Amino acid sequence: MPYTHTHRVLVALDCIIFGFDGEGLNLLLIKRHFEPEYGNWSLMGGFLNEGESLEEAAHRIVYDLTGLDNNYLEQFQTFGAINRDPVERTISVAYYALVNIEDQDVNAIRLHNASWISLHKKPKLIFDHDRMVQEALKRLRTKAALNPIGFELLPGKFTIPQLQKLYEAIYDTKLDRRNFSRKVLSTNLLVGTGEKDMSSQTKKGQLYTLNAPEYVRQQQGNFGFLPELIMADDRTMPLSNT
Amino acid sequence: MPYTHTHRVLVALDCIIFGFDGEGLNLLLIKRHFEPEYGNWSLMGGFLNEGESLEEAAHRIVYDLTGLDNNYLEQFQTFGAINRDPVERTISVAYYALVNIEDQDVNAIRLHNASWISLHKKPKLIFDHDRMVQEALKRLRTKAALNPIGFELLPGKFTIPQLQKLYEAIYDTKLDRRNFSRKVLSTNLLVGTGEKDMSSQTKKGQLYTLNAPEYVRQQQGNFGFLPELIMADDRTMPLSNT
DNA sequence: TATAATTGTGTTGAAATTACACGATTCGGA
DNA sequence: TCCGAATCGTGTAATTTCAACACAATTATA
Repeated sequence: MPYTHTHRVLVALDCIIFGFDGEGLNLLLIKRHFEPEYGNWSLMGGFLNEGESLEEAAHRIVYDLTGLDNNYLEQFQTFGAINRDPVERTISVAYYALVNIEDQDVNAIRLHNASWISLHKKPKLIFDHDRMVQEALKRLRTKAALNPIGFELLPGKFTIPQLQKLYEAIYDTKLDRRNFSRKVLSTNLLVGTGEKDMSSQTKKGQLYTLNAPEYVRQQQGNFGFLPELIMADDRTMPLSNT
Repeated sequence: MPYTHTHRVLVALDCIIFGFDGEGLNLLLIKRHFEPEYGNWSLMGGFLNEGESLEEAAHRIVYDLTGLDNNYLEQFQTFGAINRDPVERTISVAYYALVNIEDQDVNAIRLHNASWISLHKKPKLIFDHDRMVQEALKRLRTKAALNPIGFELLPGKFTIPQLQKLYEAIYDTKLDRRNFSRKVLSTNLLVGTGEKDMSSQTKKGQLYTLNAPEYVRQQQGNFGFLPELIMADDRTMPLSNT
């Protein structure tokens, strides 16, 4: 026997998908070829189905778009303003995902009319999606300062300068090369492969991989190879609008 | 014209209400005198109504129980496992609230069959409420380490030792009295009133109030008058079960 | 008036952070 | 083939922060 309360609403899921192209943070956005808001930009989203948990639905949505099913995915906020969706009362549970751009399924992305767009050049998005991006970035910044999740955005093998560029992109700041390197190595999270980065134009840096057991261990705990200021909540967002 | 998608579900809100009694953290829990789970302990909750945002609904629920409407309230996670509510598919948006125990409406609490229960003596709760409490505490710990929200649990005037006891309760740890005092005062958040704490049995400490403008400013920013270890995510929870 | 408990402030050594310096590697053009 | 520009890797010293501890002052109680 169901509850007598009658107000049942649609539950949507929207995913902020972050990627890193070696220079800056990118978002995977959709140019909608369906209603409502045909032709406008939005996040990838969908509705919760029967017999599906929120986690499962979010995974499904990211998988549909990227072909990836083993990436970092974290629920961060639920948006429930009354008229956030003008079509019908809908609450949206928002997740952010960190994906390695190299692993994506290019066909799936083309099929959905999606593109990677630099965070700095983000167009205006539909509904409250701009706000969602802003909140996702805030959460990513806090999370990445406390946990070593940045690696989720990089290929399996990477150099320390690449890692530094990533953190500089996340926090929109500059870090000292030498101090960063020392801090990262002191965490024991990296294992040198001996190989060199052949894609580099000048001096080829050493490629590292994650020390997997240590990585799993530190996922739960503390982190912080960033300077103090990084944690501040009120720094400027590198968003073109909102 | 509504969406053609048909799966509409009940949206519940559950509130983890924290209070501080001078010694430890307490939860405001309900001994249910209604179905389902008659006679068992649960969090205060309710359903989302038509024409009501999530924020508004959470405020309503806290207000109904405590008579307070100006307390700290933060959404922290949405729970959506398929069978989390055996009666009917329901997703629950969870909020945690920080209230000053002294300001509560005792009649409202009695009416709802609610009591303050020490976190250390928490009984088994219904559904996934134990997990909600655990996650709320985790979030409170992270949040309180980065932002000066602890004051929300104290009366308008308080002594530094009282504040210290509060932080020791939140993190289930001991802090050095002298270092704590110095750190707190260095934040510029406190203003001495000159008055003494007349409730103390021994030496009467000075009463402080919040430096309101500075408080608002730092709400957004960084904080941290706690030692490093505090930030760790994997410390033991002072919960009797789960 | 002495004692116990607690509050307020100071000091010091250790550790972490920051700001730089320098040599090594690689590519490309003279 | 050699030189310069760019980048990578490691080192060091000054500064700042943190943690541990000492001691004097206040108040209730015996």
